[in-house]
Amino acid sequence: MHSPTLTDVARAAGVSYATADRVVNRRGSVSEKAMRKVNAAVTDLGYIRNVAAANLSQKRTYRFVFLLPDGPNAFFQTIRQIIKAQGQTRENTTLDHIDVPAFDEDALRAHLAGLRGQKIDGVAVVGLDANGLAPELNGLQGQGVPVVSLISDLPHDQRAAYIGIDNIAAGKTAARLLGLAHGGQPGLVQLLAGDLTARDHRDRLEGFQQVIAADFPAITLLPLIEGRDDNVLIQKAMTDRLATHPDISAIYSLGAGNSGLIDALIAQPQRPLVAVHELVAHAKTALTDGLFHFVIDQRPEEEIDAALNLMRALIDNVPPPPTKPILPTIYLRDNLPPHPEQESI
Amino acid sequence: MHSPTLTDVARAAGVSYATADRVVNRRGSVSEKAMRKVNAAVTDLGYIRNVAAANLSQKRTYRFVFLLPDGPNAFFQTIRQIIKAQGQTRENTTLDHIDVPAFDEDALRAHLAGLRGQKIDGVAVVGLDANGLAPELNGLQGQGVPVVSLISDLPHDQRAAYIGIDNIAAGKTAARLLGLAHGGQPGLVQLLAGDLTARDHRDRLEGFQQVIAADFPAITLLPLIEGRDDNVLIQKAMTDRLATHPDISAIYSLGAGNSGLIDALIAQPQRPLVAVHELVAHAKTALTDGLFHFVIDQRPEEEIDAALNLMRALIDNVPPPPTKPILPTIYLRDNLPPHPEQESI
DNA sequence: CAAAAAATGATAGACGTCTATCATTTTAGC
DNA sequence: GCTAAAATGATAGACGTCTATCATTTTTTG
Repeated sequence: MHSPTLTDVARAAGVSYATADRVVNRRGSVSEKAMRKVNAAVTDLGYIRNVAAANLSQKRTYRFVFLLPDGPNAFFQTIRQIIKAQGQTRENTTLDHIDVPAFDEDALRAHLAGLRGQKIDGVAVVGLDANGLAPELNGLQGQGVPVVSLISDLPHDQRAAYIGIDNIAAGKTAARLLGLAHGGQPGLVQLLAGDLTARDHRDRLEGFQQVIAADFPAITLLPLIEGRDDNVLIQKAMTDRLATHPDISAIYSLGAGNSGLIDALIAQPQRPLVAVHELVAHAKTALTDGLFHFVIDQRPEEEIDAALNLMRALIDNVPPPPTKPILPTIYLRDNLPPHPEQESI
Repeated sequence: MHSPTLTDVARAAGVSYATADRVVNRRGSVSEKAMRKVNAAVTDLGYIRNVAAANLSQKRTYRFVFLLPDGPNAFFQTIRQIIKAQGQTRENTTLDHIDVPAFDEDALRAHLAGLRGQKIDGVAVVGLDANGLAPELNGLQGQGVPVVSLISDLPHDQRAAYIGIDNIAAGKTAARLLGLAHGGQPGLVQLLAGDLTARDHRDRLEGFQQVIAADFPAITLLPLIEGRDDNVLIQKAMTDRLATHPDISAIYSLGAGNSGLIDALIAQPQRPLVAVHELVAHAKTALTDGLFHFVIDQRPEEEIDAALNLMRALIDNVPPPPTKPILPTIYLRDNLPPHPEQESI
């Protein structure tokens, strides 16, 4: 009735504890035959390593490193806070984060190289859609350090897993929300991106355009504004655009820098429908105030949590937890999370 | 640098390990003075019990019991599956569930009474808005067995916590989604409830009405249909209503029994906007097929997970995990979770 | 077949906690 | 101050795993 221990496995395989241990922990000096017997016993009895006991014996601590884009981006500030909080909560776990110049492949490569040889158990990196990182990524993983991509993916074969939302689905979701909110009437929609070299932005754009084209033919899209996630740039561009097109019925901002968008909107008499990404402080306020109507969020807490659980499973060599997919979540002013202060009782 | 052990605490307090143990585990036979010294050392060093080690030494297993409404309700079938899956995943944990006649206070009381004296570490119960359960609930908690309410709340003072969504917020969310989707045009909206004696249904109704009244005055609400979550009843009532009011622009079904709603809709030429609750199989299909437009879900996986984490924290006498609030989540056809089969890589 | 190499066995100690037992010291009661 | 009761100390063994060491057996090699 109790789960089998390694001693049970050894007994069932007809070998000593030491040999069983050598097999499951790959310490070498075992014959093929012993290996087979032990492995058979393992699957037979359904042995699973008691990680708690193992960590206890080793005083095991985990160290995970996050590589995040630097800069004032509110979303990544949130990410940093979450990482800090998780680091204090999780047992035997230290979490570090390194700020890397945003969208800079060379800088990222240098930082990855700097991690080589360090005592690290896992790396989570906000990916870039570039191939020049392969040597460093594969080098780390060759040393047994799992690398997962977070929020924005790396090439598939260069990371153990991607933790983040499906950005095509996110774009489609935004399109359908705004489309439905036109109530079948025609409309003029302005799209606002950060940088189309970023994979997530491209994906969102693509999803949005697909759904509008397929299901909302009465809606016209104005030429895209690329705002580089820069508040000042965005405010200026949007103010101009709203002046030349006072009949804009909706805006979809698929990147960051939405403070600039708020500033542009607040100065205008029109109140188009607005959908943006990431429920950071100013987005929450704008939602409450009626400036924004939809916020699509990727639940960063869950992403960090999933990334950590996954990296632990990978180095513990344990079946990874059943992955609840990370889905874009829609916030209206009515289903906002309460302030963290007011704990639910 | 390493977290202090009970031995450290004992040394700091100037007492033996045995005494420190007697204090932290409340075994009695300790003087006031010793108690103070030990407790001071505990807070001083920031001692936190190593639960893993403790469980290891005791071969501790946890047994949690869920009391769920019986019947064919697809949502609770899902809940049952999740509980089963979690029971297989979690270490040292057995999860049982007991089916209790739905909305039956006496039956629930009897089952709660039956749990007294059993070797149980925690109870999660789908609450009823009734006061007659107080003796049993308090009895269990008096024995040190935490009771949490799940999905539908119990009176506040009779449970340790409520794990579930804010149903008023859920109703408001539905209202705003449907309201916005009218694009400022007038509309005729049909509400469909299960049983207004159920707290969650009442709350959703209230939230919905509030938002419509406040922000969408052009929308008229038809008289509520109470369908008792019964597919046949619902199909009939809705078919009738659609016949007499072919100009219904939207439907909000705030309870269960949506297969009946689907059957009614499918036979009609009109395609009103439809918002329902809980992303069960048939709702997912209807969303994909365009019969439903919005599904508001409470993420049952997270609820079960949160309930289990909380109950563990309560009996381990450990600070409970930071509660991410459980929020109503909106699904469109575009942000549906992938099938569980196709694991994310 | 002897010597070297490889494989295996046996076992002790550590990790932090819990349980239990027994000896010793301190306090309270009279 | 003596006895009984209460409080404290000391310590061993268990939980399951890891690490390490050393002895012994088996296999390989020439």
